[in-house]
Amino acid sequence: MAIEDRMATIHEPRMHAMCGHDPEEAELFRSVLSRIGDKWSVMLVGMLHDGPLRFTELKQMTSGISARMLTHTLRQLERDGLVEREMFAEIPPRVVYRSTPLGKSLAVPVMAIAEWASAHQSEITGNRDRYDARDDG
Amino acid sequence: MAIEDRMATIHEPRMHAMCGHDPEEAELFRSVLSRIGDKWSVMLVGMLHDGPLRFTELKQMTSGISARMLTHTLRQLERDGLVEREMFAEIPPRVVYRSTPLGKSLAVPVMAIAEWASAHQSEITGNRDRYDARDDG
DNA sequence: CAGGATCCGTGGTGATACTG
DNA sequence: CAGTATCACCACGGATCCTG
Repeated sequence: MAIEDRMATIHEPRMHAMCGHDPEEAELFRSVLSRIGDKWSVMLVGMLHDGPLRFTELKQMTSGISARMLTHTLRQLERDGLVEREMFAEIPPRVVYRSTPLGKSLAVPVMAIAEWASAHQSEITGNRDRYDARDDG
Repeated sequence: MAIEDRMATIHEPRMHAMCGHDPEEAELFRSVLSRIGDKWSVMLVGMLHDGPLRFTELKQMTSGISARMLTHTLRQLERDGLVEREMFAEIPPRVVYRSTPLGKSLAVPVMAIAEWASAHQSEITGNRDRYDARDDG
């Protein structure tokens, strides 16, 4: 049995989610995909995976992010329950963010994507270069 | 050993990709994430998983998509080598799209995300409702 | 039939300045 | 320190009309 056929058989029930057959589940699925597809969420969840970090630490580690987007992205992650925010009533203020069990569990399938990307890196870049070099279309 | 610790240990090398330590790999990773995070790509790859389909068939199955976005998304998928396009010189024209082995292989980790979303559906929606109902912040 | 061209609204993202 | 407020930009996505 070919690998593609096994994949289709094993995961057939889940394929419907990808195709949007169940409207509710499809909407949740899409909301999750768009979250991990945004510019900073995965990077932040990854950074918080090993332990809590302060706002400024996250900002320094995440090269290129603005304070505005860091705040905004952390709020979204907090809303989904992927990240917890703890604020200390001190002067100067101190806020630490930590990954929740849900956030850590998300890291598993996300890293499956990372491994897929790594495994097919040259194939993908090759495809893109070939496509961009085409003169037809 | 706790599940979180095992996850961190097993996948630790890949965590760096999520955090963007290797610039090249991080860029590829981000491009893959943003592709599967866009509105239609995953749905189209899912639909083509079981066999080739024509442009109009895809448009009818993908409720709500515009011809413009269908064309555009298929071009992107074709560029990455996730989808193949075959045009027949007939009148009226006929174009079929089919998933490539690369596209079918991507379905595996993507469905891991789908299963994660399904498994944590109530937890996520609960978190969101609770967050939205908060009066602080 | 399978698109291309064009216009346009919205939302994501960054830059800058300001604040408790 | 950890944000908020404001402005500006542009890519994403939809609507409409046109074509080989």
